[in-house]
Amino acid sequence: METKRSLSIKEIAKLCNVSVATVSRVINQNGRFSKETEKKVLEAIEKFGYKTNMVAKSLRIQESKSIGVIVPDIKNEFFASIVLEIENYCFSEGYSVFICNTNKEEEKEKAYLKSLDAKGVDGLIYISGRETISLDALQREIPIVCIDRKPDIDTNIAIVESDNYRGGFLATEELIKAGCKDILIIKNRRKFSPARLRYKGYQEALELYDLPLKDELVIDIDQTTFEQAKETVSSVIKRRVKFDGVFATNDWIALGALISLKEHHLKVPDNVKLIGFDNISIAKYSYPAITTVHQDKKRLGEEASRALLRLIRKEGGEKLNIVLPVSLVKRQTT
Amino acid sequence: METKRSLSIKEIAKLCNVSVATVSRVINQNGRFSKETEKKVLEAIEKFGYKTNMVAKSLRIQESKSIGVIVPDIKNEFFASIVLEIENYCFSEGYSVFICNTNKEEEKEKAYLKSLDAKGVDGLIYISGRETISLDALQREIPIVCIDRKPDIDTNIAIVESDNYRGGFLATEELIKAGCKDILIIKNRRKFSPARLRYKGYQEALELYDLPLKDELVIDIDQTTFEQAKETVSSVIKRRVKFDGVFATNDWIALGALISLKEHHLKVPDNVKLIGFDNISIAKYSYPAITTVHQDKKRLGEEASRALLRLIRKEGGEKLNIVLPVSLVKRQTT
DNA sequence: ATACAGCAGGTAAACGTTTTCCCATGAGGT
DNA sequence: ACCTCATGGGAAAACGTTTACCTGCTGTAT
Repeated sequence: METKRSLSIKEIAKLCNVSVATVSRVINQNGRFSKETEKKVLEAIEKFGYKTNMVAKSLRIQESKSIGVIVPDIKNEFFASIVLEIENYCFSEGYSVFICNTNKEEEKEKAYLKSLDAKGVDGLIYISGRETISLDALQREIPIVCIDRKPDIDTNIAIVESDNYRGGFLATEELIKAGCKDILIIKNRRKFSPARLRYKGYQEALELYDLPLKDELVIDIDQTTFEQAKETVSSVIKRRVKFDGVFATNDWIALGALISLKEHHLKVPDNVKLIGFDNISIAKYSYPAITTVHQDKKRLGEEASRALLRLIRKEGGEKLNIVLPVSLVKRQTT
Repeated sequence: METKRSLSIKEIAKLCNVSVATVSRVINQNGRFSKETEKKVLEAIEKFGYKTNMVAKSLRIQESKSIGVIVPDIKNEFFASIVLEIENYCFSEGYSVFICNTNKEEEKEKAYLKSLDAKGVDGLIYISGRETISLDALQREIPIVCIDRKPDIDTNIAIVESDNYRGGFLATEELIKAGCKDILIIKNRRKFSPARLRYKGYQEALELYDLPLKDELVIDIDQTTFEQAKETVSSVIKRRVKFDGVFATNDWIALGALISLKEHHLKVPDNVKLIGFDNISIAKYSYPAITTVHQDKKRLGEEASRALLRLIRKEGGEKLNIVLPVSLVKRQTT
């Protein structure tokens, strides 16, 4: 592999018979220098090659032009879409992003917090993480913005999220309008999950349409995964709980429910109607295609990045809580 | 946000009445120091807090404990799965990973190469990138390992890939055994794409089973996306090309083909049989569920990471070309 | 008593920048 | 002819580590 090593400022300086200070000045185009020294330096750089050593620069200026994004599961298209947009936005602003996949494991998350801190990231985006964020792992005061879930600390951390309450309401209403009376809701057990607000929407929709809220119809699960959802729904069916609609609080849960229903020979949407949340491709291409609540993943990522960079640059004047609209996308399961 | 700033080595040293050298020595547990100084230093660290400043350390030891992974599209579950495993393995070995999503755009890729280089990454994993990798963007000699595609440079870059030839063969054979005579293959136009070997498998399977290779049945597309695939298949159908089987060289293409076939009222698998490649969830949950060739994404990521870390640590003794077995997973489309 | 080995730990350079502070030169004003 | 001042650019400190080299001490062998 043939690569010419790039010279350091010192070496460029020597070649030009100027001091390192001068070279640095023309590189960064600040401070004063004459047109001719500028030309001389620029030519040397052009000819011999120079590339900023960011780690030295970072050490000196105390910022690294990189951020970390902490995410529970990058394999989930919902998170991947958000991360993609974060990466994209940050790239355009000159920042690199460390990807930190936690599976919601507290230990891993803590370890990452420490390591990112040590590596001097300028900020952190925290997507749908644990309810308690172990900030004591941090030693520096780093800007943080959360997506999709506000951690349980009464601090002024910025958060951007979808209108989960409205989403929950819309979903439930859709099922009700499709004729459902007994609507199962499957949601995350955690207290600070976005599912909480979706559940609130569910409650209020029931109330508005004069349907009773039945305890046996609200199902909490620990991991909002396909497998758990499928299993859970199976056990509900086996327990002979009566229901004619399912509100799954994300699309993977919906898919798990769908498969389970199929396996128990319950027809969707004829016997049971089903709605998901997020609107990832799996919902569109499953069979039957799953009706769901659309979240604007692109904007989620974009707004979070924008907010973070403003925080980093101390530009201020930013809303600390951004909530984005959701919309219903009707497909075949309702 | 209440965070105690962590002290630097110098400050710890002052507190202990020892030199920075000594503190550094006990932190890194090398060099010589007495039990009691060790205790003193450790206690101070415990009490007042110290955390390595990695950027200073990196500058000094000339390694950053971070790598970059360059990937065309993180939203594609195939890539996400690989990245997940890379992240996981690297984390366990103390490395962080920069995520670089390129969309295969040459400019972005080059920019990333430069920036990663400047940030001092210790290595690079390059997933299914462009056929020419612009190494001239690099100034340092960085270990690189490629996944899924060997760039068009005759260098000793390590590569880990699936047995694409065999995959192509298996897929084609499956269609043939299911009774197909005219098998459309939809593949990436690029010369160095893994699709090339899959195509070779296709050719040899046809030959083995005495089927003619018809030019109008091999379709090249530029972007191996759902949309392009769908459009392409539609246009093929409209051109009245006769075919009774489709070998899509990845699952998204397969899905695009499937949807297009449905829209043209061609029944799968009755009128046309279909097979994909990769085995991502979309293939499993689409309707009908798509038969596909399984790639071991986890191992792809793991082997690549392992190889890279060995390269970084100059451990050598590693095979430069790792090829992993594939397997057929039969579902409803054949 | 002298020499020497071995150990603990200090000094300072180095990694590659940025930036503060300073100096020298020359131009313009009196 | 002298003072002032702007301008270009150099010297050096600083960011927080690691490490090569050196020093001083204690204990043992001669």
